[in-house]
Amino acid sequence: MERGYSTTSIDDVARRLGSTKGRIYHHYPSKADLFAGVFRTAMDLNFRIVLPLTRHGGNAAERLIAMARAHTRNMIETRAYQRAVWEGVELHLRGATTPEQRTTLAELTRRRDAYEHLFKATLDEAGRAGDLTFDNLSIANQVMLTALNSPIVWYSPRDAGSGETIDNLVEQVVTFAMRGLGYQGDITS
Amino acid sequence: MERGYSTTSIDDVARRLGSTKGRIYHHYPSKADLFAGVFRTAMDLNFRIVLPLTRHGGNAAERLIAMARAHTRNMIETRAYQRAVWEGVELHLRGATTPEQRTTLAELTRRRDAYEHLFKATLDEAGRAGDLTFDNLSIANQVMLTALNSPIVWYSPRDAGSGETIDNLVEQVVTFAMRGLGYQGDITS
DNA sequence: TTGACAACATACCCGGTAGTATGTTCATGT
DNA sequence: ACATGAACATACTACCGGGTATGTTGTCAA
Repeated sequence: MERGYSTTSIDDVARRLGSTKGRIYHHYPSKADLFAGVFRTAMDLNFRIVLPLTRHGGNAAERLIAMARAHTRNMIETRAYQRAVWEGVELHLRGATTPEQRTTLAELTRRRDAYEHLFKATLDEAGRAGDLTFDNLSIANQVMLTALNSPIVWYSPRDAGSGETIDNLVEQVVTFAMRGLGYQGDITS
Repeated sequence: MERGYSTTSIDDVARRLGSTKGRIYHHYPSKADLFAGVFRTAMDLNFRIVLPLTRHGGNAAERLIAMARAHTRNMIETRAYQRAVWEGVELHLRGATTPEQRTTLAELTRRRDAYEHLFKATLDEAGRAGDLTFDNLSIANQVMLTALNSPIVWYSPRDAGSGETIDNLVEQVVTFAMRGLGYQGDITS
């Protein structure tokens, strides 16, 4: 989270743990595998929180709002993991050293794609129901997710001190995204 | 753009140029300075395109639309530079090696902040005029810019083949952002 | 003609880092 | 009591990559 994948050495991680390199390599065969563990944990968190919400009945748009809210809150609260994911996806798709690591990363990327598809499907349903207005589904999904993810980049815990609660932040981001998709209804929870 | 700052070696850059390391170090004192050159070029492009639009008279909201459109198009067309900026800002704020390089990076970061302020000021003006509806100015600006920047991440030239022109993409992104800010008027150029 | 300098190319150095090989300790089963 | 293996710590290796030192070539002014 703090220094990025490639600029953080295993010794750095060990030092932070008050531990040693030997210990880390006892549990993880390589640096890339350690990263994969972080990635996997992040995706597990995401699925665990959002997947149940896709099963709820009723209005697709309202389901999407609930998903967006949960997702955004999750991005803030598990920000350390999510930043690692973001950087890692781009960095590793090219720079992955061994072919074996490539396949691991490919699997994780598929997992992230599946996660994004949860939103895409709901978005599509809400669009067909006439509750949203957008042109291209894929593009709308990308822009929406980027907006919802944005706290990963700019959120800082010190913001909490300036009168803004996390609830407040989440509502602002979700409101922006839903209005951006042409939603006309009420958004406040 | 392709492999990120820290994973790309000077030899890689030289190879791509059909050149050698010696040539690069003849023109740039360090890798960080080479990066700073890319950053500076990107920011120059941004200012050159958006700054004139801030001087136009009339409605602040319409000015913001013009700025957003120009900005988004610029992000797509100069994507190679902008990706480097994005990664570099985060990576260097922490990992900058020498204090000298830190000051260089600090100056460039201030330049980016000044660029973002162009949007923030116009956003504020449009909000006070009652044409936009948002809660916190800083947050609204961040989310809006993240959305406008999003093509940096997901745009790929092959998308152009699938019937989507760049004009089309820009309009979708700008429409999303302006509606997200509560703009009710017409957006189409 | 020559001296100087820009504009490189080549060869080299050296610090940092992923990964490994080899101890060492402790718990547990027999 | 003893063997065994997990769970580490320590010491070491190999390599990569930023940076430097040193050649080489062409140009241009005096």
